[in-house]
Amino acid sequence: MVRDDAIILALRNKGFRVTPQRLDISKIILRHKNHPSAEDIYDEVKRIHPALSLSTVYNTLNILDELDIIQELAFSDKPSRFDNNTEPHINMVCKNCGKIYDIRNKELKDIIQKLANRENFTLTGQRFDVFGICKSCNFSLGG
Amino acid sequence: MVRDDAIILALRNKGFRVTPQRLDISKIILRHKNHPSAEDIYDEVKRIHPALSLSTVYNTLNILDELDIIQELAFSDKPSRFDNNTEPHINMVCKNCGKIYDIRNKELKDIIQKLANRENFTLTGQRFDVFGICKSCNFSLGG
DNA sequence: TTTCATGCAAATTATTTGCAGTACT
DNA sequence: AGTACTGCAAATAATTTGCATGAAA
Repeated sequence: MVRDDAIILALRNKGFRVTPQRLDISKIILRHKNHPSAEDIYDEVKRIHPALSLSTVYNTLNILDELDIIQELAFSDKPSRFDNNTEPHINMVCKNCGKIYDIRNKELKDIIQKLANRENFTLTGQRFDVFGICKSCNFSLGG
Repeated sequence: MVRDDAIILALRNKGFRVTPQRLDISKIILRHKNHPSAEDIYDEVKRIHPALSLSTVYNTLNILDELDIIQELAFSDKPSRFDNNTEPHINMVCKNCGKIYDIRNKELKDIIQKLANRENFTLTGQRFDVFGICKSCNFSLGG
């Protein structure tokens, strides 16, 4: 679990002010398990800050993305989702219910590192998506 | 190299008419090596069809995407790029020059297949991006 | 001849920006 | 006090849509 201190320090460290809105947005995205959209975050933080605007959410998510604290996942057919896992991992994306969940995979990190070395490619990040139908949708759709 | 026949058949097969614009857009994306944007395609096909409209390009690219002949790669910070490689592979995305190139990797396919089986996840597609600085940018930036 | 595709312009969606007021340090 | 942040509304960028005309089956 990410501590509030860590969030505050990370923001301060880069010269960003730690406002209540920013802190709550950060806390919610960093502790979220479901790869929410900006609107999802907005709806949740609005319960704490009723005057919150969507642009503040986007602003904060962009800052966290710049600081490599989260990663924005853009899709061709739906709004971006935000992932608080910046380690190399696999996003399992259900085309039916829209759920996204993470899978850790240790082989992956090695494959990527070797590849980068071989290609003289300086790694800065990665994104691995697997699309399909998740277990629970398979169950309810299949019978 | 994709044959024109194959493109024509794929479109006809799903009830899409094969117009000259559609055929030329398809030929160009399918033979492209550089993961072009919609605008890139537009500029190229416009040399053949000066009256071509951008919406026809988008329309055609969307059809090809639906037919799983190409894949749209959406990004958070730039327009979508279109990939004519629908096999599991890795996109090397240079953050400096914007170039995207493919890497085939046989291990990857196995990892994904095992993962899907284990998770009761029905695979329909995948996308693997590696971000960083490519060899030639490293060269010109580095010294 | 009927249906579908094209091209234009307008619409839409997601996201960003400008500005005036407010809050943080 | 001074600068940066917020929230609103308007702007933007990419992509999609509606409709009249023209082309494919």
